[in-house]
Amino acid sequence: MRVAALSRESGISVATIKYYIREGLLEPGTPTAPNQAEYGEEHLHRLRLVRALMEVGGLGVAAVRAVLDAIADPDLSFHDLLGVAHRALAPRPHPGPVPDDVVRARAEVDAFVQDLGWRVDAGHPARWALADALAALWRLGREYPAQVFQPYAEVADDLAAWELQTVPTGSRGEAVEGAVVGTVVFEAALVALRRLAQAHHSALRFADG
Amino acid sequence: MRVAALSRESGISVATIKYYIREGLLEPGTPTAPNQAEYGEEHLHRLRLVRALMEVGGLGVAAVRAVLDAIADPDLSFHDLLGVAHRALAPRPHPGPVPDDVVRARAEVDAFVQDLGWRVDAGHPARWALADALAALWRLGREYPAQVFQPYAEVADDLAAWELQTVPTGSRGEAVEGAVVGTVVFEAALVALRRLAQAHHSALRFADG
DNA sequence: AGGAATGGATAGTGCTACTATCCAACCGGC
DNA sequence: GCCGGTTGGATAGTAGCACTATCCATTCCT
Repeated sequence: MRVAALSRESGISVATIKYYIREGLLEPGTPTAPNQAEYGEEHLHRLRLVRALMEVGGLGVAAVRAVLDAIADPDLSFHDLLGVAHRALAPRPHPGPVPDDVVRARAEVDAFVQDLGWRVDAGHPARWALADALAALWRLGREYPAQVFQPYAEVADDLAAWELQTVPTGSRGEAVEGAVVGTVVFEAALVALRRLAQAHHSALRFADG
Repeated sequence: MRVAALSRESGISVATIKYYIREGLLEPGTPTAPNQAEYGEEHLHRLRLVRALMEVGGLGVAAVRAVLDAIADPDLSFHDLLGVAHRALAPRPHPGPVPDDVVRARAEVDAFVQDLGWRVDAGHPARWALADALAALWRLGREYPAQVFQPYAEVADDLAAWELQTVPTGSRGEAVEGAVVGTVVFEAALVALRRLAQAHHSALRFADG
């Protein structure tokens, strides 16, 4: 398979494929001549993985590269890999000092996570994301404690327990890709389902009829 | 309060405040002279709402404007407003025809939603988001039926039922803003909590110790 | 033989969220 | 009432990102 075929199969333009190769998201094909190279199924699969991470997961090129590098690194444990995926999904923090209320929110979130009995790295980006959400609520005049998140924490706990049971199957490569894909695309699915469920319950309560 | 004070209180540069006014995200201050205007608490609050939608919810300027317009529109029902928020949160679809597998995924998702007994608009953007997630799984060689989402649908249903019970309190303006804020920031919180719970359960299973 | 395709390099595009500059009116301390 | 700093309003410029277009010397394929 050469670029034209790869492009046709994947639905991605040749120019973009070249760009991904330049950016290190896709291996160059195996060269057969100074200006010819051959691509295989693995290139097609990789391309689909890249697009899934970008389109479904909303990752940027740099974040995709970080995830792919982590998948390729045989020294990383499953747990480490999940951390990389979580870091890639988190928006990059703004520069400058952390505002005061966010500092307080982080402390509250840390205490909340500890109360839940969860064992999570101190610097995990999702802690900060949760603190940002809490601080946003405060700024809008909703003076909630971190315990507002309790119901969400419970379902998240159930979900994650179930997910972690079912993930690791097959070879390392497969399991590791499965973990990333699971994290990213089932997150998108969960969010979509919450919105659908909200629409449903809102229709039950408020729509005419 | 004049711009400098508004800027200080909100932490947003004067230039950006002007930009938001130009873009219709913020009302101009009440003019006291040809080139002087006065801002109040409501401007500060609005600014914080805008930032929350952008930073926590990841909305762009156009999406924020759509949400704010919907909040301001007294003719929109609570249900309609939720729809606007959901549409604002959805990424805008790429141009061009819908790929074949996505068409099939949408059909599967529609059937799945119907089986759940959920009453949701046929064109709800979250249906498409869920179909995109399903199609992404297929493309990566995971030939799941839409029923893989069942566990997620159940927790989403529980969560949404509880959320819709607790949302509408206070005046229309408050309730309506609360609905939007709830949708957007608790979504971010849910996602963060799922990641934390995953990290926790992954640590339990795979980390040393 | 010769038109199309290729890899590799480099430059340009479109979009978004700002950011900078300018200007003529103002404000407020002296 | 003077003058440095601020304001609203207009216009133009910037940075980052994900591509996209062009060029060129080979190579493919019929």
